[in-house]
Amino acid sequence: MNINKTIGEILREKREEKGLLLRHVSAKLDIDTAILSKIERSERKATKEQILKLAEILDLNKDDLLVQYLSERILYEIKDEKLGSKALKVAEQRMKYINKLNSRN
Amino acid sequence: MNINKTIGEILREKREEKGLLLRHVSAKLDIDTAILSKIERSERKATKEQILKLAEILDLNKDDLLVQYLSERILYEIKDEKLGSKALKVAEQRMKYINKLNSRN
DNA sequence: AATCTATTTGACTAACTTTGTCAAGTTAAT
DNA sequence: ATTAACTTGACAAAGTTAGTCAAATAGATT
Repeated sequence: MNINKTIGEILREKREEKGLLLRHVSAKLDIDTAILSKIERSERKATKEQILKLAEILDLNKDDLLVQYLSERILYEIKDEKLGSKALKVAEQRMKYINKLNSRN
Repeated sequence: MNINKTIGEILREKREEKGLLLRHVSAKLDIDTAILSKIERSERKATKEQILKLAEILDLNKDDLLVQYLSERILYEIKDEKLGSKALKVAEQRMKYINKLNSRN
């Protein structure tokens, strides 16, 4: 999986590869086709539950898709921030620190 | 600034160092003391605007405090995710990719 | 060119989350 | 035991996100 593709691009490509219509997939997700269309064009965010279902429906690796989804949410959080990439690095360092603490107890 | 402190810890320490009361600072922020108390104990998140005001009130470096704040929001986004640190790394890679694209145009 | 099917768009509503107030409860110093 | 500072929890208001629906567009097919 190419991590530089948006989750929408990944979903649309795989859906088309499988010859499925928006209507087929959105029915399984139990949402209107409009939303799925928007998710595929990155106009809306999916929920975590939808991502997990989509991995099943489209035979995509759940963990990979989830990582892609989470990374996109992270990027969304800092998209308009000039200090975004600094914040990302600090978040990683803090994450390590927290994990170290937790592994001690 | 120690990046492994929570934003709440940083704010409380500096406020106490300056001998200010919750009531003094919360008045300047135009919120109830209850909220500031919760922010300092990490029971609530501050807004970006509050963080910027707090930097002024407490003489903290705005960019440093903002990075700390943003990193905490990022961590919040993945706090319950076992794939969180993988997602963080992928977010950084994607960030680089996006910046590369943008610098070309 | 008319029709049919898939997708997109935009206005609107519903559900949820976040941000806040307020009043009562603790804590600790005097 | 009072007083001042802070904390707690129930609740309301504001804002955001997730959804529906109907109409519009795009592209094949007859």
